[in-house]
Amino acid sequence: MTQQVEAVLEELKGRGHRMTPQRRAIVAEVLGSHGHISPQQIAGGLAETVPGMNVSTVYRTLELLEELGVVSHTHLGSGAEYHLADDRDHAHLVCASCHRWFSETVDKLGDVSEALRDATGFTPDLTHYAISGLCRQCATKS
Amino acid sequence: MTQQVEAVLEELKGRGHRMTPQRRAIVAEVLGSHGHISPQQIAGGLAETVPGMNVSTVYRTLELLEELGVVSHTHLGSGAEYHLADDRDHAHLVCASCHRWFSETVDKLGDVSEALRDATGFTPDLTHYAISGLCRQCATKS
DNA sequence: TTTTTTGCAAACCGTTTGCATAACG
DNA sequence: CGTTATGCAAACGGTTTGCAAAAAA
Repeated sequence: MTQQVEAVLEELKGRGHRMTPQRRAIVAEVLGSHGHISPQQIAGGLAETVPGMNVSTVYRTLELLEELGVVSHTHLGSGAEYHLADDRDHAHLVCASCHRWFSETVDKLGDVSEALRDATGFTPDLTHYAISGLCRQCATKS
Repeated sequence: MTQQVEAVLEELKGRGHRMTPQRRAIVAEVLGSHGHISPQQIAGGLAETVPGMNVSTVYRTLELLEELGVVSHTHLGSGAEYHLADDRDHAHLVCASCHRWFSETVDKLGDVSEALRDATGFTPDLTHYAISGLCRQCATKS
C-alpha cells in the first residue's frame, strides 16, 4: 500500500503540487480505509499521529485527490464519505428503519442505471448520493 | 386548494394538535408549491405575510406533516426539499455538469427499484436522496 | 527565495434545541 | 385554565474561508 501512496504523491508532484507529510498521511489513510471514510474520521484518526493535523487540510487534500480522480465522494444524509474512485458500483445503502448503512459494491448497478436512463433520459450515477430504503432484515420484519 | 389545507388541518386536529395561523400558512405554502419546496423557501416566502414567522416553526411543522404522511422530503446535496407524499415516483435528478436539477415524476421508477432490489436484497426508495448524473443536454455534449 | 501549503480562528449554512411567552381549545 | 405552539437566541455539525506563519522546491 505504501507504494500506492507514493504513486499518488508522485502524481501530485507531476501536476505541480508538493509532497507534505500531511498529504502523505491523508492519502495513506484513504487507501487504508477499506471502502469508505469521512473527512472527520480522517482528521480524528490522524490527530494522534500527525500533530496539529487540521480538518481544513483534510478537506483541501480530499478536494485535490478528487480532481486527480483518485477518490470520489458520496453524500450521506449528513456529511460526505470518500472512497477510491476506481471502486466502481460502490453504492451506499441507508436503511430507513434500522438506520444502519451498507457501503457495498453492487453488481448490475450499471444495468439499473441504464434502466433509469431509458426511463428518464437522464444518465444517473447511483453512487454519488446515498440510497435510502429497507435492508433485507427490516424488509422481512414488516 | 383551500379545502385541502383545511382537510390537513382537520387531520392535525383529530390527532390532538392545534390549528394555528402559522400551520395554516405553512400547509398552504407546501400545497401551493408545485412539486417541491425547501424549509428556507417556506420561511422566506411567509416572512412577508405572516409577521414573525420563524424557521424553527417551519421545521417543526414539516416534521409533523411528515409524521402524518402528508409530505416527505428528499436530501439534496445541501438541504432538504419537501414534496407531497402522495406524489409518488418523484425523483430529484441533479446534473453533475450544469448543476441544474429536475424534480420529476418518473414512470417506471418502480421497475428500476425492483431491479435494484433483485441485485442487492435491499429495497430502495430512489426518491429519498437526490440522484446525481448527467442531464440529456450535458450527456449529449460530452 | 519564491511559491505552495498549513494551522488557526472565524464565518457559514442548514438545522435543532431550551426556554419563557403567547395563544389554542 | 391547562396544555400546546411559538419566537427568539443560542448551539450545533459539517464545511469553507482569510490570513499570517511554516515549509517545500
